[in-house]
Amino acid sequence: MDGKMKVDPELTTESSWRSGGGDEFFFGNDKETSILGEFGWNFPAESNYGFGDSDQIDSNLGGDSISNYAKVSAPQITITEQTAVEEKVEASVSSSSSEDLPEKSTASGGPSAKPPAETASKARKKGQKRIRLPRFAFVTKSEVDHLEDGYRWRKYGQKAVKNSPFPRSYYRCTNSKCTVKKRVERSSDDPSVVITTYEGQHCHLSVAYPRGGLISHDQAVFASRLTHSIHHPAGFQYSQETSLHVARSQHVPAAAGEIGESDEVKVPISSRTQLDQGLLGDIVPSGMRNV
DNA sequence: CGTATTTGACCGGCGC
DNA sequence: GCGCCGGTCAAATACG
Repeated sequence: MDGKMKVDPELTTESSWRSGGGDEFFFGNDKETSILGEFGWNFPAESNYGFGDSDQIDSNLGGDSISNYAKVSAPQITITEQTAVEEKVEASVSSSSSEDLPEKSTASGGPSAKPPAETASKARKKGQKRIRLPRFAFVTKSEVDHLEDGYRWRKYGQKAVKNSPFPRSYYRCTNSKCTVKKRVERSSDDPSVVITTYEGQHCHLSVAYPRGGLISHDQAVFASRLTHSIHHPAGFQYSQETSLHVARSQHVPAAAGEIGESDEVKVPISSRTQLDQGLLGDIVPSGMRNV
């Protein structure tokens, strides 16, 4: 669709970011970075991360492995986490039926046969409000909208975003049992910046591209690491030179009773320097290194 | 032919 | 109470 925006050589994701409507702030000390840990996000000390530091990432893809992965024009990724008060996710599966309950689909009354539509769709809202799962937003400088992350996604919707010329796409993990969803949109401020928001946690190992071999071994390993050792909500990929900061609009303890809507953590990967400084090292679980 | 994407309508929450 | 807007559904369509 709108895949060809001009790539701005230098964007300040940090300053342009605006979502969840919060003020954000970046920080790099242990305390703050630990936030990521709270949600299972951790990053290896090596900038090469799962791919680069891997044994033979390029052995089969050549130096292009990364570019194939995602044409990240610049090493900059931001992770935004948005937690919400899950009102009794008495089953992020059943309650959030809208996520992927096959049965409801038929009853929810399609646009064509719009019956009372009071069935499934209604039941959902009736019982409990929309359930918000933890969300993580990656702000990535990329030419492509859809970044490979080791999982298979099926697009289920697209909407025009207010105040933005770029549409937002909605994807759902193709795994029938997985309720993870993600939104992909471009920053209205910086067309070259792609904002990918993951919601939920994969209940399966990534990789598994059914039709086989679309992702490299390293990607698989990487994704596996994430899913495995840290229970992160979704996979994602890095460019070879990445580092990160951690920021969040208002990571207030639940006690504040205010985090309800959006408590988010942003982790802009801006320069390798920070990596070298050990910023990441602090939040990298040992398990990360050996999967 | 099976699967993925497109696209307009529908639904619900929220602000005014 | 109303309108706006984000999010989702599902039929139609495209694609391999």
